[in-house]
Amino acid sequence: MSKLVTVAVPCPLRRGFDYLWPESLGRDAEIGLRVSIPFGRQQLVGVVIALDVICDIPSNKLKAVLKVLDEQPSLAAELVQLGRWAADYYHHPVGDCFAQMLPVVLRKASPPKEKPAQYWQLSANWEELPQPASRAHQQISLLAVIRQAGQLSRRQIKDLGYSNAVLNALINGGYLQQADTPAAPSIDANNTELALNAEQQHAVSAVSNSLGQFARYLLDGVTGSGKTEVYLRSIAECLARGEQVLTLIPEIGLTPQTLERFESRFPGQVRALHSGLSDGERYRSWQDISSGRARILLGTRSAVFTPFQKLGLVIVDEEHDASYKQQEGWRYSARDIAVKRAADHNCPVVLGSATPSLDSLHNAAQDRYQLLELRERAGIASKPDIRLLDIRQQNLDEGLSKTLLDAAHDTLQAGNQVLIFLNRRGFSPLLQCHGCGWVANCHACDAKMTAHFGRRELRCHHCDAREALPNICPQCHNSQLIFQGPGTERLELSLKRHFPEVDVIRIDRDTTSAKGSMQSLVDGIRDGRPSILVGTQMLAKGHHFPDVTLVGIIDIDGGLFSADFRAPERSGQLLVQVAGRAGRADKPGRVYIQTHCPDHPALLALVSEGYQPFAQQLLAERQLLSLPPVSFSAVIRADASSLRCAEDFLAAIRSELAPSDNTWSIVGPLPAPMTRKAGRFRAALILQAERRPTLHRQLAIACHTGDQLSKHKSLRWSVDVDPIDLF
DNA sequence: TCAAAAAGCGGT
DNA sequence: CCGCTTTTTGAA
Ligand SMILES: [Zn+2]
Ligand SMILES: [Zn+2]
Repeated sequence: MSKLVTVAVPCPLRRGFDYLWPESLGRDAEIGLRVSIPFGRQQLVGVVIALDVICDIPSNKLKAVLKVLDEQPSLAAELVQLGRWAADYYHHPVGDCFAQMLPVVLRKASPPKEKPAQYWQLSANWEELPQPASRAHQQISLLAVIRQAGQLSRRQIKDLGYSNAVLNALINGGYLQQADTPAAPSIDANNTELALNAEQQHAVSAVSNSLGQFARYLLDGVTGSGKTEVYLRSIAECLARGEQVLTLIPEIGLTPQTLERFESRFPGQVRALHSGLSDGERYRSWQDISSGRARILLGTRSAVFTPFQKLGLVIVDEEHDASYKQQEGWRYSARDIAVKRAADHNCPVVLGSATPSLDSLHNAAQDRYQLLELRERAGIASKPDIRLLDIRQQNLDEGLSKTLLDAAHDTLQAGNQVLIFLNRRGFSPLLQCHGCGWVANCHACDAKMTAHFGRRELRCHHCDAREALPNICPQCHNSQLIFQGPGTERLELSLKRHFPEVDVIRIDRDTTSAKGSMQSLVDGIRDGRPSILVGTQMLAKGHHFPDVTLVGIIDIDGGLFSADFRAPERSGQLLVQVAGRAGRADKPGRVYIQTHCPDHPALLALVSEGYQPFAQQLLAERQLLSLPPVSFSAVIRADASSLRCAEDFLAAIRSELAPSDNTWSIVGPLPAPMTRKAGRFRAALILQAERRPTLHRQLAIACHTGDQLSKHKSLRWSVDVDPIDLF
């Protein structure tokens, strides 16, 4: 009689399915193998997640595995365990989780053909050839990179930001030849090492000394304190033990420069996984890491599921970053899963940030994480001078106060650059008729349309609605339409008027949507000419602008008064990050924050004492109110074509759950603050428990009832464990 | 998620 | 009662 296996089938059902494993497959079943299976009337690819199972389904109803798709299991048993745990923890269908853990090409039955990457190295006679034309900067710089690395694959070269055309030019010019054997990885961590200060040294030795055992570190380092150097040194130590490294980076931070910094330190050993790669390229990186061919993975959220031969160190950079949390479907936190993986592999994990999340600070306070602090800025840089500008009853020029404009003027005169931060793109967030008070609202959302002047459009930032900018009021035909409030586009125009002689460069989603446009804007800024940068949070993340000595923050007040208790934490982090753009070793920076509430205690703490005390104050508040991270929470969201429909569904779930008591609370159904979004009405149930098992048990009941409820036509719902937003 | 089966529905 | 669309159901 053939054996039974449980298969994770890619469908939205919260359970695995049992299949017969016939002798005719010609091999034994193994955990983690991909298999082709009949399911309903279709044929799907699943993953074996349990062997020798006993099930009570009559054997005549069981179907058999059709085909084994792997030679070796695609997912090691350790990862299968992790997937099952995470499906459970986040209350998401197990089959869907396993589909997401695999690279896209492995989700189909296609035979995984492994064609070896082509590596290129300098040709034997490259030195005798004439140099490439001196204006061919890209070619010259690529030559230098390859010379240093020894050999690189097409993929790696592309990752470093060189186009195929540049590589081809070098090949055609005879500078390069194909390398037949992949380079013996050289562990050469000494080439461009920077000197470490005492704090960095301490951090590196703490991490190095715990290699080979599970240990959790929170590396709290202010901007410019040299966190990356700590990572690189720790990585070198880990490689020296013959082990591999998983490094997670927020999507926005995984730039060619970052890759280049790792690649130049560890030539030939780095692979990247990010959204800019094609499915095939991602698969190649995945394979190189899982086979042990490469040792260091630099990746974004989903890279946390990559299999390793011998994982020896996990690093999560900018651990507070929201992009680590998947915001739809399987709402996992890559940061939390990374910690779990480190535990599974018995290796240290380092969470790094200049503005650690309250979760992590709380963990550190509870001695679950060991705190490593980098207080000194590397070099002799002084802390920037941060000042609050009280703009109550001030005359603002398109949102800019006179003090800020004067400071900008002085900064530009001195030959430096100015950064103006406003987390709101477009020209103005509100278009109103002066005659009758009409306001341009979105027809599909409970939101105002944002005016985009350059495109002469009204756009909704919550759905894809857009329409032509009207010339007259559609209600009273008055032509006096007024733009209320500034956006980045308006600031750009206004600053161009004030400073016609300098470049004003705007960086937001509207100016950087084209591929590569971000890079060219950033390069333009880096050449150091006096200029003004205007932008949204895109400016705050990832890129550093060494010549900026004045940062102006236009409107941060919104974050202080949000319905979401996490808003101040996020605003504070953003503010500190933006402020961190100002100044460097030899040029002290200034940060001016325009505000209507200069007496706000949290804002004052942040400005006068810094992020740590600010965060401690927020944490104390959370403690007082028993909010996360002190307690644990989950949100069940529903949206439907009518509010009633969503609310009724949630109410039905609530009626099955335990009533609130002193260890557990349930609130809702509450309509979302912006109830209607993209034509759908949204509501939520908010669950909170003192202990995780309570929350988990209630969620299991909730999911069960949710699945059972004959769901009304258009209703959609989801469960979010450890949410980062209430709605 | 997907596709077959069942249930509605207007038109004769 | 046909032919069409919409809704429900079940999957090992
Ligand atoms: Zn009007
Ligand atoms: Zn809208």
